[in-house]
Amino acid sequence: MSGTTNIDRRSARRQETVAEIVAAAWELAREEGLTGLALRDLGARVGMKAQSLYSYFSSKHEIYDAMFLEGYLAFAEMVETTSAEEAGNGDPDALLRRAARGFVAFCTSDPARYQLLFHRTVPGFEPSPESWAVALAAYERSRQSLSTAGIDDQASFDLWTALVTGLAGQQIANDPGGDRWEQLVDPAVDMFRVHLRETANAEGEKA
Amino acid sequence: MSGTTNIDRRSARRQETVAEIVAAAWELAREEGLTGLALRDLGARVGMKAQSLYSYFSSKHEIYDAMFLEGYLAFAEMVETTSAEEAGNGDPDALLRRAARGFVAFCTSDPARYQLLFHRTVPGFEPSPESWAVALAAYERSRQSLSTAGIDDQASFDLWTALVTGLAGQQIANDPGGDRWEQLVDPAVDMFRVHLRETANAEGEKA
DNA sequence: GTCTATAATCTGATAGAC
DNA sequence: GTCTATCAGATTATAGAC
Repeated sequence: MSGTTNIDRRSARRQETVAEIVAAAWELAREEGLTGLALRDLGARVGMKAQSLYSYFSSKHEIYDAMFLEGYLAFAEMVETTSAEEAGNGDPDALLRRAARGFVAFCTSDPARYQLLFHRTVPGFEPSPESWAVALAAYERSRQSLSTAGIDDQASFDLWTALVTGLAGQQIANDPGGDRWEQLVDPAVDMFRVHLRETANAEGEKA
Repeated sequence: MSGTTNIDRRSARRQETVAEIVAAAWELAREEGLTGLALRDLGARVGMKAQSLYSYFSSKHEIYDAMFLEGYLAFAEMVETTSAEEAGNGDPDALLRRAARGFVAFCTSDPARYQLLFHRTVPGFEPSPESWAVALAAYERSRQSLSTAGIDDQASFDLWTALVTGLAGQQIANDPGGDRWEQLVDPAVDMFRVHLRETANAEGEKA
C-alpha cells in the first residue's frame, strides 16, 4: 500500500534538503566570496557535518553547478517578468528599458551570482550540459523577447549584452551598494536605440 | 669603499627577484585561475621553497597587491600608447577607436589580469593605498586623454568604461580566444560617438 | 541519511639553523 | 636569503558504523 507515495515523500523531502543546501551555499558565497565557499561552513549552515553533504552532492563542483542552474532559472524568471506583454503595452522602447533595468538590478542584487553566471571565475568549474541547456534556453528567450524591440541580429544582441553586463559589472566593482552606473541605464538604452535605428537605416539603404 | 654601491647592488638584486616572483605569480594565475594561485606552486616556479617567498612578501595578499600594482602600471602604459599624439594626428574619433581597441585588447590578452584589476574577485583582497594611488592616476590619465575626444563629463566617462569593460568581459567569458565581441568594438565606438554628439546638443539647447 | 573517523592533501605562515 | 622542520589548520573526499 502506497509504496509509490512513500517514495514520492522521501524524494520530496530530499529535494527540500537539496534546495536548502543550495540556498545556504548562496548565502555563504555572498558573505565569503564565490570562491571562498567551504564545505565545512556549508554543512554547519544547514546543521550537518560537511561529509553529509556528499549524500546530496558528489563534489563541490556539483554544488556550484546547482547554484549555476538555480541562478539561470532566476535569470529566466527575470527575463519573463520584464518581457511580459502587460508590463509595457507593446511599446518596444519601454521593453528595452525594462529589460536593461531588470538585468542590471538582477546582477547588482547579487554580485556573487553575477560572477558565477556571467564570468568564469571559479577555477576548474564548468557547468554540466544540463545546466548549460537551461542557461542557453534563458539566453535564447531573452534574445527572442528583445528581437521584438528591434534587436534582431546577433551582433546587436551581443553589443546589448556587453552594454548591460558592463553597466552591472562597473556598478558592482566600483560603487557597490550605490547607483552611479545604475543611473546610466536609461541613457545607455537611449544610446543603444539610436544605434539600432542607424543600423536599420544602413540596411535599408543597401536594399 | 663602495659601501653604498654594495647596498645598491643588493637591493637591485632583490628587486629583480621580486619582479621574477610577480611574473611567475602572473603565469600561475593565468594557468590555475586568479584564486587558484598557491604559494607552494609559486615557490616551485621560481626555484624556491614557498616559505622563502616570505623574505620578499609578508603575505599572499601582498603578492596580489604587487600584481595589482604591476597590472595598473601596464594599464597606464597602454593608455599612454593609445593616447599618443602622433598615433592619430589629433583626430578625436580615431583616438576613441584606438582607446577602445587598446583597452579591449589589453583585457582579452590576459583574462586573469582583467579579473584582478576590474572586478573584485579575490576574497578578502583589497589593494594597498599605494597601489590604489597608481590605479587612480592611470584612471585619471585615461579620463583626461579621452576628455580631448569629447568625453568631458563624469557620466559619459562612466558609460564609456561600462561599455569597454563589458565588451572585454563578454569576449573573455563567452568566446575566449575568439573575436566575437572584439569585432564589435568599432561599432560600439560609433554608437558611443552619436551619444556624445546628442548629449552635447542637449547641453547646447539648454544654454 | 547522518554520524565518526580519517585519509590525503593542501593551505598560509612561523621559528630557527646555516 | 634560503633552507629544514613544522605548525595549525583548512581543504575535499571516502569508508564504514549506526
